[in-house]
This record gives sequence, C-alpha cells and structure tokens, in this order.
Amino acid sequence: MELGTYLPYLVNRVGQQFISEMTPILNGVGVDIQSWRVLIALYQRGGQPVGALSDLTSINFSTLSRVLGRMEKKDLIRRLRGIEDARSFTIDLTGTGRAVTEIILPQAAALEAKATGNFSEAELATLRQLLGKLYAGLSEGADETDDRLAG
Amino acid sequence: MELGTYLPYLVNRVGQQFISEMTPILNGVGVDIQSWRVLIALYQRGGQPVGALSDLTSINFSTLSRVLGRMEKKDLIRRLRGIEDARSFTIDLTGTGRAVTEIILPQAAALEAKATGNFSEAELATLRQLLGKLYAGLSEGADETDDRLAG
DNA sequence: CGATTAAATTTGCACTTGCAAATAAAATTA
DNA sequence: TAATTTTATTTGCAAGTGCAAATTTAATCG
Repeated sequence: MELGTYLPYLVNRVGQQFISEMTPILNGVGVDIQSWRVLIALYQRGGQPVGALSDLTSINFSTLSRVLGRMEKKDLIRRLRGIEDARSFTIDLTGTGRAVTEIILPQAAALEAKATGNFSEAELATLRQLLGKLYAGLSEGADETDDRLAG
Repeated sequence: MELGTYLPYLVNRVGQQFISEMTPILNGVGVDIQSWRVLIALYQRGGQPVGALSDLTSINFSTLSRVLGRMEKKDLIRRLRGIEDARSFTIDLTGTGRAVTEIILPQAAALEAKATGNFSEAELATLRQLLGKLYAGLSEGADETDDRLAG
C-alpha cells in the first residue's frame, strides 16, 4: 500500500486543505467551520431538527448541540420548540444567519472555483459522482442507529 | 449552489465517514486517528522530521508535537536528535510501532475495499487522479504569503 | 391514571486542538 | 566570539470535542 494511493489519505488531505483555506474567510465574519456547515445545510434545506442536522453535517450530536448554542448566542440560528413533539426543536436560520451565509457563499464558491480551475465540466461531474458513490459504499451497513430522516 | 454538489461538503463527508469507520478499529489497538496518520506516513516513507511529517499528515505543528508525545509514551515512535542539525528530530517507528501498523493495515485495506466495492479499476484510478488534481489546485499558492497581489 | 419505556437533546468530564509565545539550537553578522 | 536573526519544535492557554450519563417530553402499558 502506498500513501499516495490510499483513499482515506487522499480524501482527508483535500478536506483538510479546504478547511484551512475556508478558515480565514470564516474568521472574517466570526464564524467557525462547524457553524458554516450548519449555515449551508440550513440555507439550502430549510429548518431541521438537531438529529437531521447532525446527519446532514456529519457533526456529532453533542458537539452539534454546543455549536448551535454558539450560533444562537450570535443570533445566527433560532431553536423553535416542536409543536407536535416538544422533545425536538426545529433549527432555523435567523435573518442574520441568512445574511452572513450570503456573505460567505460567494467566497466559498470562489475557493471551489480556484480548486477546480483546471477541471473540465465532465471531470467535475465525474468527481462528484464518484465521491457520492464512495460515500454510499462506506455508509452501507455502517451503524445507522442514529439515522433520522435517512434518504 | 446545492449541498449535494458542493465539493467541500462531498469531500469532508466521505472523510468523516472514513474516520468514523476507522475509529473502532483503531480503538481496538489503543491508537487514535492522528496517530494512525503518523504511523502510515512513517511506515511508508521512513523516518521524518516533525515538520515534514506535519506536511505529510496535514496535522498542525503543535498538535503533531503532542501526538508524537502520546505515541512516544506508547512506544510507537522514537525521537532521534538530529546529528547534523540538533534543532530537528528524526521521528522513527519503533518495533512496536511497526507491529501495530501491520495489525491495522489489513483492516484499513478491507475498509477501503468495502468502500470501493462497486468501483471498477478505472473509476478508482480516476478518483485518485482527480483527488490529486484537486489537492494541487487547492494548495497552489496556499503556503506563500498572500501579500502579492495578482497582476 | 401512575409507572415504565422510548426519543430528542443537553450537560459533566476528561482529553484534544490551534494559536501565539516560549524555548533550543544553528546560522549569520559585527 | 558575542550578539542577532533564523529555524525546528514545544508549551501555556482558552476553547472545542466525543462519550456516557442526565434531562426533558412523549408514548405505551397495566
């Protein structure tokens, strides 16, 4: 086995690099990476209970709970007690949250564009498709006891 | 922009999943993920100074210093003071480190195999190539000071 | 209805992390 | 050679993390 062909290595190296390059952008508006993950997820998918958000963002339950605490303090999100089921909350973006997301989004898009500057459209599509397939293969049969709203 | 096509999302989701699935394997032999990254890097590339190891593993300098501390305590690695340059150390696997690595390796390979079970050889090669290309695009100019304006 | 079990989320705790400052050893300069 | 700058690594500190236990509210059973 060679490091340069070891998939977890190749994947996490890119992931880490994305994080490193996003960090200064996010610091500029006082947001951390975890919060940013929550922001995009909510921005694109709308209000979610914490559990679903945990699946969506791959952030651990208890960690996410505290991330949401931070975000609430900064008025980025709001926790709405469920009406039908008062055990769950619906997490929603506030106006501030939406505004901050819209400040970050173009910069995130620019970073992605820079990273894929020498990709053809076809390559980009292939990469996305293969990453999806890889995720599917990995998740398959994994401990999915925590899965809410799966699929 | 859609979550399902956002590259940092797709990449980090897979990376996180790899970590989640590796964790129980590693716990079995009392090793954490960061240590595992160091183990494979050293196993495949041989003794390295901390700085090079930091690049290789994408682990932050000071974090790595402490990871190495843990690993040293468990007799997985050894720090050898440089002879020519006594500021740097050469980090080397001990016999134990090598042995532990060889216990983990087949399980890591099995996980990778599971994840790529429905990949053709060509797809696998493409994925690796594109991840490499993506990393290159991202790293480009990342290490240099940003005070050079374009143009 | 009261007791028990289940589900969603939060908290206690011990440990890890990254930044910036500190240390240690070389290289360079005067 | 002593003083200064540079390079490699480690540490102080404040904050973040994951596990497991606690909390809060619902659903179910006798």
